Amino acid sequence: MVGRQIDAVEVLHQRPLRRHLPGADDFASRLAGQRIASAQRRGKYLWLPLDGGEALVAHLGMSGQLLVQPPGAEPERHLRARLSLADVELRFVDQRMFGWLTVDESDPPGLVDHIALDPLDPAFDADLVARRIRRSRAGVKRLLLDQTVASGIGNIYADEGLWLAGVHGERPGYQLSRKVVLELLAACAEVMSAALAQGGTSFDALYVNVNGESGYFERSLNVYGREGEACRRCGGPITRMSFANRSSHFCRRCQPVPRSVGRAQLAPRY
DNA sequence: ATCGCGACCTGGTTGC
DNA sequence: TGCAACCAGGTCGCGA
Repeated sequence: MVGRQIDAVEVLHQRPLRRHLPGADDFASRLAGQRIASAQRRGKYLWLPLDGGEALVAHLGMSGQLLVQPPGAEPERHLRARLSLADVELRFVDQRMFGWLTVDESDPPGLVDHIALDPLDPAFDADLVARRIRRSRAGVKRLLLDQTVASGIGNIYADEGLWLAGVHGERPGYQLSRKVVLELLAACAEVMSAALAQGGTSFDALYVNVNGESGYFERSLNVYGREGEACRRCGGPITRMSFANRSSHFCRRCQPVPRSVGRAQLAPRY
């Protein structure tokens, strides 16, 4: 996309533009005629800085896709918006519409101010993140999913990182040693690198890259989606449980459930 | 200030 | 076969 000019913008559904408060027409008119200067990402936020100084910002939510298609290609079932560039179309496709698009005033967009660096970023400060985790009484999985703590980690990679490090996701942050937290962050980075090398995790056609291609990391998952199957480290059964409105998968033997969970906790001392 | 829950959506799968 | 319930990879805002 970089270097190409946006000739026309078509918005096919209003909902993905809910974060663009001035509305779809404003969205389209701001983009038309602008050239895409680069492509950026922080955590799960994506943006394309424009030569006018603004930026097209996107978040894919759960089911969103950005696809690069030839202009004449058949419209996807859940096509929500399309940008026409010289010889291609950039399409936003989203079944569940938890994803969104907007044009932000600046680059980096103010919308990503609260998003922390991700574990693969060269500037990622593991010591800083470890301190933040160890100051919290929240369960460590919740903290891994908190994009203001570290970004890019979602439900799958949190479960995989926790398994790799042998840590249960309900262990409160303040109960973990600095060493264990650093091992956990390194484990998450390792999982993310391995997933990236295989094109990500694709359970179905919803999870594809800009060329519509699926990744193969599902084959390498150790706990996620493996309820009742054998732990690849100890042979014990993988447990699935509901946690904060979503599933957590872990090995009870390799990742012991903290005894104190569910009981009254003493406030942490610093 | 921090924490945990429900809301926001559509559609595919499962089980009665 | 039909229908309801459940499930899904993410935030975000609210009340406690």
